[in-house]
Amino acid sequence: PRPLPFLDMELELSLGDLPTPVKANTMPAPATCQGEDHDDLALGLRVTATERAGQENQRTSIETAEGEDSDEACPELPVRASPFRQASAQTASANSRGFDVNAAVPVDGRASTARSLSPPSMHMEVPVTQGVDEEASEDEDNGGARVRKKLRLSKEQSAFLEGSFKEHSTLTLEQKSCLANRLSLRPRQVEVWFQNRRARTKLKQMEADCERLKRCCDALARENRKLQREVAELRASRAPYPLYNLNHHLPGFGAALPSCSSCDATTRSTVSTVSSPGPSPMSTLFPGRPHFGPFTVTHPVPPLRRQPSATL
DNA sequence: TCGGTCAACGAGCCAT
DNA sequence: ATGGCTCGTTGACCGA
Repeated sequence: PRPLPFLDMELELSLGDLPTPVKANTMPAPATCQGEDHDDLALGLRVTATERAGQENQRTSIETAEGEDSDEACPELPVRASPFRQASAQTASANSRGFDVNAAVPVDGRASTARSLSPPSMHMEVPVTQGVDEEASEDEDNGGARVRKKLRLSKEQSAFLEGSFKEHSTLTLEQKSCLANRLSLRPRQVEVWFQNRRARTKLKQMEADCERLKRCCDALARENRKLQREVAELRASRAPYPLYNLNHHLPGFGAALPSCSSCDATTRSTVSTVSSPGPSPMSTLFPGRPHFGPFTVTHPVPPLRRQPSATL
């Protein structure tokens, strides 16, 4: 698997010490992912004061239903000592449907996070334990009634996922776990994000294709109108060699096609056929009909004239 | 209030 | 059987 583009992201990742008095990660963030050495990279996901407002009402939920996002899921990643670490199962009370999907759960169990210690003008810590979820137990508690709470990923989380998506639009289990650990999301949330992201990409591509086809169609329509005009002009000018409906002159076909009042038996007889060396597209398309291959006009066709009595 | 966005979900399909 | 995917949809949230 390819390495995740962690270091390429222009995120507010803290390298070493954070400028704020309180750091989300009191330990360095997961040092490695898939063998990469990011020892002093601390994933300090932060939001500004304005962003904080939206995050403020994000309350915690707990992840227990999915055991996959334990730290063991990404063995290369050291256990994180983050205030946003997911709460234990006994504190679980919320999940993505019915309870707060978004809230962070500090390790110490308090509802608010360390961000409150920072001045408003400074970057605030993001409660990144948004993924914590406990679907099964809560469903039982709710009697099955599910009230979904909207999760909004932070800009940093989204940017991180975007960067990863650019590297690979699908995830391996390992990558999923690593991302989930990095962003303090549930692997399921990472998975869903990638699914939705692929859908958005596809939709955009379809829109682009549709637009291109529309332009192509418009161009063809213009070309068609132009050719129609040319045909009309040629007919009007009574050119010495007018355009004929050659369908009439195809043996085996003419009889089945609408008659052309412009042609009569004489003009039709001016068209002869040459033998075809093998099966042609025509005979393939119309196997039941006789087909004589390419035809040629053996002598000049008389000028177009009306013959009301001409029928096939 | 309404429409857009997007996380989340369920159904169905497919590969292993 | 299982897991991951796509597709269509739902519902919370947000800005006009």
